[in-house]
Amino acid sequence: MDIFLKTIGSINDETRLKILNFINQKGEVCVCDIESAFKMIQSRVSRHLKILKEGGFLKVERRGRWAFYSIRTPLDTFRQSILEEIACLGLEVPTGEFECKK
Amino acid sequence: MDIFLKTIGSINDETRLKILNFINQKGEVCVCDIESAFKMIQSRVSRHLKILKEGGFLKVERRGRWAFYSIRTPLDTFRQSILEEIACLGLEVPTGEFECKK
DNA sequence: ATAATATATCAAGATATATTGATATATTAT
DNA sequence: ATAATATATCAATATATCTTGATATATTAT
Repeated sequence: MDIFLKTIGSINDETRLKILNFINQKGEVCVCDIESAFKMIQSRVSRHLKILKEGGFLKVERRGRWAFYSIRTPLDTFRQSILEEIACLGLEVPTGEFECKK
Repeated sequence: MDIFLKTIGSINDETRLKILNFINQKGEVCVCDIESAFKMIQSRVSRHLKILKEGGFLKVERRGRWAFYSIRTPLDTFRQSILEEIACLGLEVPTGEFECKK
């Protein structure tokens, strides 16, 4: 039950829905991409990514200075169905070049 | 997005998970069944049922003095997958006779 | 009509969660 | 080693949610 509530709690937030959907659409993004895409301060982005990771949706891979976040694979069918549902919500997916130097 | 968050928010609570699973297993229960099964005061039960109903999981049918709650049918695949996931959590499902007079 | 039972809603306080700015750590380039 | 960049964590405040007791409404039995 605790794991279930952690999973559900991680997506019970508008900001995290946008971030999760962004990563799901883009494939792989670093924290600074999200910072500039959504114009959020770093500590806020970092905090939400941590919660989504603990919710079982994300994996992180560090390369050089950057931490690249992407959808965890393999993903169980329950979380997959959640991602699909989120993908249908019509959330904004910022595009274009971002400001970070990678 | 608002509907999605309402759905998610409705199951982001331990008490509601237990109640929802109870209804899912029992088929149809009245408010007083839940009161006695979980030893909760009526206002608390009523409030949680309202939230679960607004989350799209429940329907209610009034017959005489009682309001009978059951899983909404037909239920979309997303909410179905959530119910299945909850059913696998091993939550307590109180059994036996309850105190109300129906 | 009155009493008893079932359910819903409101308001207040308690608890949990989100946001922010400041600070800490870690890696890379020079 | 130093500077620059990326990320994580902490503490304080703001905001949202849960619980409870009191009250309101609705139905049934007498």
